[in-house]
Amino acid sequence: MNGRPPAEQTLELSAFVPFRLNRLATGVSQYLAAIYQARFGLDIPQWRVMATVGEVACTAQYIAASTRMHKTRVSRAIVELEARDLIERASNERDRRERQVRLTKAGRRLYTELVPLALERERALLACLAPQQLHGFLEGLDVLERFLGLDAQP
Amino acid sequence: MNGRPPAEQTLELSAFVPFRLNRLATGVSQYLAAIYQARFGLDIPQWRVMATVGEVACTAQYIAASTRMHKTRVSRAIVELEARDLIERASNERDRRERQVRLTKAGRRLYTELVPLALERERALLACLAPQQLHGFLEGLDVLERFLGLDAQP
DNA sequence: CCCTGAAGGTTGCGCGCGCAACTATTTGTG
DNA sequence: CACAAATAGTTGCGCGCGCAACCTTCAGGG
Repeated sequence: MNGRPPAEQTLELSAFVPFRLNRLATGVSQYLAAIYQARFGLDIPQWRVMATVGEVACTAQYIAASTRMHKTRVSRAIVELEARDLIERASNERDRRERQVRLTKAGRRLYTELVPLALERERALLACLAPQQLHGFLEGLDVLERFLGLDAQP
Repeated sequence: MNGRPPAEQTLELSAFVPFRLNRLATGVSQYLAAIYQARFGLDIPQWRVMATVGEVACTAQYIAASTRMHKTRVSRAIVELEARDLIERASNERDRRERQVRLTKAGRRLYTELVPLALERERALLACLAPQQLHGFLEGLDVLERFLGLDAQP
């Protein structure tokens, strides 16, 4: 034993992976915002609902599980999109609690215009990675998602 | 040319990297929350301020730039931490607009207790990746951060 | 020197979010 | 069949966030 105080561990935030992931996610969101926000007047919840419903008509419940958004956030996004006539809801006579959400004609038009832009924007972002780097990054992403149970399908 | 309608591109959200990053960042935050939130009563802004000030005494401006948080978010976190006697502020006589923020004795104790737990939690998370996978993932993270200009130092 | 503009920080305000509570409907069970 | 529990979805509420405006102090020209 000696008189020195115990060496104190320090945490450099800019090297702390959880912080870096938060910062990256925010940065990427801003990188994309110009497309769905400025150009189409959608916020993130609305855009996620559009993207989900564009694949297949489904219930609000399914959207919430699939996007991992809180059901109230989904509910409000749906109300707003319906007011803009981008989506519509059909009652299910078999279970009158739920309603099928699907794109309207105008919603389909917006979706068809928006999706290629979003995919192109994603491509432009990932183009900063060499093919080998991209592969490694996505592999890590896969494993982390599985570890945290984020990949579980609804 | 033929009579078929143009094949419509669809966007599966669960394969869209920007969405996956947001979801992962949220998941990791929750994974860490138990430590700084439940156990030490800190929210994310407070925890980031503590982590920054624990490395070196600095101004609110520096904290904001370093953590990429809005200055009002930093300001409010500082007020709360000061009320809990975890940090203190010393006026700078050379420039009386700014104040140096540093840990109090109690703040230093909390920091010394918290940091090893946070680092251990990070280690536990990243342990789901094989060494080669971890390396690849971090390399991709580096490149993306540089591409988006998130690495710029204040 | 003043006076204009900039910089460090704080505060008023509106908005979006999640929690909890609620309605309406369906399912399960004795 | 009735009643309890579960499920789909909506809404009231409080809180945290960012924007813009503000206060204070400093720097730099005329």
